[in-house]
Parts: sequence; C-alpha cells; structure tokens
Amino acid sequence: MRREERRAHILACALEVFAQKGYHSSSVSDIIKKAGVARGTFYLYFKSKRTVFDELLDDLFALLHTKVKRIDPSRGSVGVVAQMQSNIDAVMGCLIDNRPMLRLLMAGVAGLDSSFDKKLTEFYDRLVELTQHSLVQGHDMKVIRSVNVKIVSLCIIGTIKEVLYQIAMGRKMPNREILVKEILDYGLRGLLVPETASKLGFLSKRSTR
Amino acid sequence: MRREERRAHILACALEVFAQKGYHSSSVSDIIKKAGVARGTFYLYFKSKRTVFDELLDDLFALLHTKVKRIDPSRGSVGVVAQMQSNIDAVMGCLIDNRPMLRLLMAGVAGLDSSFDKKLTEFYDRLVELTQHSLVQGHDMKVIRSVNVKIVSLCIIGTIKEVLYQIAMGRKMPNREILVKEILDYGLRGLLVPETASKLGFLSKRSTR
Amino acid sequence: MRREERRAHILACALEVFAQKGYHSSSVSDIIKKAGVARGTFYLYFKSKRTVFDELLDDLFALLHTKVKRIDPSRGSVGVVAQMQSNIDAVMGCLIDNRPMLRLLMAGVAGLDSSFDKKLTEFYDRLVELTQHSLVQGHDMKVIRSVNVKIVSLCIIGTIKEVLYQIAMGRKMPNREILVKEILDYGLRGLLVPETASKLGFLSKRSTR
Amino acid sequence: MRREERRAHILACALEVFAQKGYHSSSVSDIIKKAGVARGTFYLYFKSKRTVFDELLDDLFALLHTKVKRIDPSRGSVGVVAQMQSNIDAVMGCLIDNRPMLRLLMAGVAGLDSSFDKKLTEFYDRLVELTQHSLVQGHDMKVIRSVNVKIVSLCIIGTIKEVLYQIAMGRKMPNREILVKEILDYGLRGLLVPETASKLGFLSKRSTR
DNA sequence: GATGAATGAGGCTTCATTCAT
DNA sequence: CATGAATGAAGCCTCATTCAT
Repeated sequence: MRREERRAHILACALEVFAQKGYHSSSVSDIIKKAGVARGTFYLYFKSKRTVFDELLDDLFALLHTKVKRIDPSRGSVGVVAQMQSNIDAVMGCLIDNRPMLRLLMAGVAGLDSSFDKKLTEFYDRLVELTQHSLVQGHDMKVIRSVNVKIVSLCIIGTIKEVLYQIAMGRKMPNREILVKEILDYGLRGLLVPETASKLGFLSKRSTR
Repeated sequence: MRREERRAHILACALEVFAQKGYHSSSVSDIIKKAGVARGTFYLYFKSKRTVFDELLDDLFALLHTKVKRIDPSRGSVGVVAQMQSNIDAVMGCLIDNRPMLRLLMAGVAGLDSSFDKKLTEFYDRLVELTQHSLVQGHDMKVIRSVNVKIVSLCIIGTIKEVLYQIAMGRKMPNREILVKEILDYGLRGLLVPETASKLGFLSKRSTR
Repeated sequence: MRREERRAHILACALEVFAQKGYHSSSVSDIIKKAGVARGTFYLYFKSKRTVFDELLDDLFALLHTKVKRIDPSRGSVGVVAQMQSNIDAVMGCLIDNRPMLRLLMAGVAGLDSSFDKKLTEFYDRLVELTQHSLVQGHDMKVIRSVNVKIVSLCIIGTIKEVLYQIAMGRKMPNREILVKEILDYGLRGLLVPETASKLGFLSKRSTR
Repeated sequence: MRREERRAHILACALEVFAQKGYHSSSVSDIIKKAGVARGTFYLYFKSKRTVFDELLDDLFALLHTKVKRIDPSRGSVGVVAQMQSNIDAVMGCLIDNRPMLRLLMAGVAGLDSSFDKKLTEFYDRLVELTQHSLVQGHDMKVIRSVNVKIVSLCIIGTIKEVLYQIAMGRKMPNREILVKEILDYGLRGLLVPETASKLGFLSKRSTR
C-alpha cells in the first residue's frame, strides 16, 4: 500500500505544479522538488512527464463523468430542470472544491498544442452531446423552445466554463448555490423581462436545427 | 519606413506560427524561417520571443477594443438590443475573419503562465465591465430583468468565447449571422417557452447585485 | 551449495544477456529479469555489472586455456602438425558449441575500453606465445620454414579469430572439420601451387626472427 | 570555408575520443571538451552523437575503398601477386598512418551492438568478396591452388585484421614493409618447407568450393 | 543594419548502485 | 539472505539569446 501512496503523492504534487505553471512551464524538477523525491523515483512511477499529465487529465475526466447524469425525462418538466441544475451543481461543486484540477482543466483548454487536443476535445464533445440530448428532450416535452441545439449547447457549456475560468484565475465569486442558480436562470429565462420580450417580437418559433 | 515594414512582416509571420503550433511549441527558428530573415535580425526588432507574443496579444486586444462600443441608452430598448447585437457581431466577425488572431486568443487562454495571465485578465475584465455596464443600463431602462450582473456578464462572455473556441479548433459552424442571432436570442430569452417559465415560477424579482 | 548454484545461475543468465546485446546495451535489469532474482540479490553475489563481465571473461579464458595444449615435439613432424590441428579443433569446437561464450569473446574485442583491454591482451598474448613456441619448435624440427614468428603467429590467430567472428555474427559456415582442415591447410601450405611458388622465387631462407 | 574547417575539427576530435574510449564510453561532453566548443555547437554540425560516429565510419570505409583495387589478371601471375601485395600494403599503410581511424575500425569490430553491425558487416563483406574474386581469378590462372574460397578469404582478411589489431592496441610491430611481406608470404606459401609439405601429403587437389 | 555561427543553461530520461525492511 | 524502492550522477539533446563579422 505504501507504493500506491507514494505514487498518489507524486501525482498530487504534479497536479499542483501543473495547475500553477501549466504543462509546458512545469519541469520534472519542479515536480520532484515539490514531492521531495529523487529524480529516479519519479520515473519509477511514471513513464514520462507527459504520462503524468495524461493520467491527471484522465482522472479528472473520469471524475467529471461520474458527476454528469443523463437527463431522465420521466419526471416531468420540473424534474428535468432539477436534473439540469443538479448536473451543473455537481460539476461546479467538484471543481470548485478541487482548485488544482480546475486549473488543470482550464490550462488544458489552452490546447492548440495538437497533442492534448484530442482528449480534451473528446471530453467536451461528450459534454456537448449530453447537453444537446437534454435540449431535444426538453423540446419534445414542450419545456424548451425551438433553438439551434448545436449552438445553444455550446452556449450553455460556455457559461459554465467561463465562470469556472474566473474561479480558476483566482477571482472571488459568489458561492456555488448562487452561481448555479444564476447560471441556470440565465440559461432558462434569458435576460429580458417578459413584456419586453414580447414587445421585441421574441416569440416566433424556429426549427430545432 | 522600410524598417516598420520588416517589423510588421516578422510580426505577421510570428502570428501565423503561434496560431498554428501554440506559443510553447513555436520556436524562434520557426518564425525566422517563415519570415525569411536571419536569426539576428529577429532580435534586432524584438527583445525576445515572448515580447513578440505579447505584442501580438496587445494588437489583438487593441483591435477588439475598437470593435466593442459602449452601449448608448438614448436610442431606446430596441436600440440597446441592436447595439448589443452589433457588438457581438463585430467581435465575432473580426475574429472569424482573422483566424490566426482567433487561435492566438484561444491559445492564450491556455497559458496559465501567470505572467501573461495578467494581460489576458485585464482584457477580459474590460470586456466584462462593458457588459456589466450594458446590463445595468438595460435594467435601468426596464429592458433587462434583475440579475447578478457580475455572474451574468461572465455568462454572456462565456457563450461567445465558447462558440469562438469551437471555430478556432476548426469545427464547422453555421455562418456568423446565425451564430450571432442564436447567441443573442439565447442570452435574451433563455431556453424556456414562456408558459413553462411562468409555471416554473421564474418570475420572482431579484436585486441587481 | 545452494549459494554457489544461485551465483552460477545469475552468471549464466548474464552470459546470455551479454552475448545477445553486448556489454553496454545490457542492463542489470536485463540480467535479473532473466535470472528471476531481485536487484539486491544481484549485488549480493557480484560487486558490479562490470565484475560479472570480467568473471565471465575469466571463465572463458580459463576454459580456452584448458583446450590449448603446448606442442610436444617428441612425436615427430606428423605429430606436431596433428597437435596443432588438435589445438585449433579444440578451441573452435568449444566456442562453436558455446555460442554465448563465443559472442562474448568477440564482443570483448570491441571494447577498446582500456580497462578490460588488459585482460584480453593478456589472454591473446598467451595464445600468441604458445603459437610462437610451436613455430620455433617446428622450425627446429625443420618442419616449418623460417618465418617471423611474431608476425606469423598473429596471422595464425587471426585466421581462426576471423572465422569464429563470422560464426559469432550468425553467418552460415561449413562444419567444424572442414573449417579446421581448410584453416590448417591454408596456414601450412599457403595459396600457391608449388610450381608457381618456386617460379616466383618463394624459396629464399630467412631468419626465424 | 571557416564552416567546413570547424566541422572537420570537431569530427577529428570525435575520432580521437572514439578511438581512445570506444563509442559507448565516449560522451558528447568528452568530444566538445577536446574540441573546445560549446555543447550547442556540436549539435549545430551534427544531428547526434551517433551521426558523428557513422560519418567517421563512412569516411573510413570510403578511404579504404579507394585503397583496395580489384585485381587485374591481364598482367600475369607475377602481376597478380604484386597487385595483392599492393592492396594489402595500401590498406595497412593508410591505417597505420592514421592510428585513430585504425582504432575506430577495430573498436567497430566490437559490434554485437546490432546497430553498428550492418555497416561494418557490409564493409567486410565487400572486402571478403573482393578477396574471393581474386582467389578465383588466381585459380583460373593456375597460380592459386584449389581452396574453399569462402573460408580462405576470411583467413586472409583475418591475418591482416589481427596484425592491425595488435597495432591498434599499441603493440610495437616491425615496419610496414616487413609486415606486408611476411603476411603475404604466409598467405601464399604457408608454413611448411616444401619437402615436408609433400611428405605430409599436402598435394591433393580439392574443389574450389 | 543584417547575418548566422556560437553559446550554455536547462530539459528529459536512464541506470548502476545502495539500503531499509 | 532476499527484496525492490529509492537514489542521483550522468547522458543526450533543444533552443532562446548573443555577438563578431
């Protein structure tokens, strides 16, 4: 068991280092210094610097996957909204409680580095797909109006990501409940007061695609 | 004037290189090869690789700042919405037409490099501030309902960023008009059909902060 | 006795590893993996990787020394030649039958590692000395013509070494008897047909040194 | 032109280092220290440590190839022998005058390292092939008796290699002319005095293969 | 100004050896 | 005795930056 502990320790230190300086600016030296182990020890547990990063990302993705549940429509419109809220709440809660992981995820976004992209892209794609599914479900139940699900699902993900990004950057933010409520509220109701909405003619139907 | 041209040429090449491979994976060699100048020449015009990146980012920020106009409330509610749309349209249009700049911006997000975080943070802060201002303005005009402007402005920025991110990653997207209309629509009206909104009790007033 | 067995086992495994990959490319990990012992165990029996190699070389040299007999001149010229043949036969036979040892010997030549040059040099020196002795003996018996024994003994060793080298490299070769006969024949008679030899004036006497 | 000089200088230093310590035990640090250049400079001229070694080997092989001429049979038996002598003389002369190259070649023999093998093997194969060709030629002219050309050509190469090996190891040897004459003499006439040869029945014909 | 050869700090990784259990 | 985790010196290579021409 000692062995797993050691490994976990190095992994945790690597996470902190990566979260602080980003992948490229972090050196193996940084990691082992923080972990208090010798250079060789690091390579005893991990094949390479890159491997560690991948493992952290994998862990993070796995964690998030357990947090996001597919929407079950059988519980009615109130239930659906509650489930959406629950998903957002779970994801944000878990990342806010794990700042290093959050920073890692946001640093990951950095992408453009072609090699990290695939994993990250896959992850977000799945998130987007789940969101799209929820939108279609909601539309079928006549809870959600006709929207371009592709674009709107990105908008939803985007709102969450941006708030998390600010938190990752160290910005002071209201506590989670308020964040979630406000994000959800924004997503569901938008900005307008109803009268204005109708006055502005925002009531035309459009196709789901 | 020859001097300024040369400088601009190197800068443009650097932009392309950074956009293609990201900051860390781009080498000075890549840049001078693309620019067709000698290594020493590069350092004649720029203090360091980092300087070039910073300057590009500055240029980008300056460009975007010219695109985003402060909302003028004197033109009534319809006018305010139109101005918001115009802002979003301008930002997206300019970045979609300048893919390298777009990629640079998105790559920048990645860094977490602490040193250019600051610049990026400042930039987004200004954007957020402008958005907040618009929200307050809209609320005063009773066009916009009471929201937590801090959070909601992030949500608005987030939706735009995410769509742009997908474009930067090379994803096929609908054309700009559709994107802007959908994003704006989402932001203003949200997802719900009005009946559901009222049924779900989404009509309570809350303070602007 | 258990102890000696374990030691011999590790040694044997090391031999195989060295023979397969050469000294430098063989790691202690390779050896212990093949031997199925722990890393620490290896160092319980041997001071270092180098020590093992040295010991193997020593064993090899010792083995070869038992194969090479000093020529006994009392059995007449036919006997002397037969003894030379027997020596060559013994050496080649033993190495051909022990491919790993053969490869080790040939790999050893490679080193130029200054430190085990000495051992190798000593070994060959003894071989050369034995050969020189035989030549002098043969010359005294008027079986062998006057030659520069120093050079010619190297030539003799060289012919054997080269053929063995090819075998070590995995080249297909005729079987041992043919090899030995041909090598011996070459060494004793040379290449020329007798008539040509005389025609070319290859009959002058020269001193033994 | 400066450029080529620098390159040649580093190459020469590398040769000395490799010759002294062998490929594996030589580090890039050793080479640049001897050459008096910075680490980066080394990699400015050569892609890797291995590349330098390969280039040296290639140069050596190219050099030797210019020294070894295919035997021209039109000049009669005396001419053929003279050409053989000339070949041996040229090869030995050039290597004796270039001790580092000689040591490199001999260290190369070390082989068993699988990666160097191919080039070295090819080189020796060509040498052996040339020798075989000469033997067949000589046999056709009835200058050379029937021998197993495959084995005997190895023997010939072996004699030369071994003498060179001793020189590489720093052994004092007679000067080149004596060496060549003795080696050639050994190869052509063998060891026996003619009377003994016939007495021992060394006159039977055998097939060339 | 322009060039490009030279620099050397610093990065990643391997592996022979040690030592606490 | 046996184990295998831990060590850290040492190796190879890259690349941003400098400087003599």
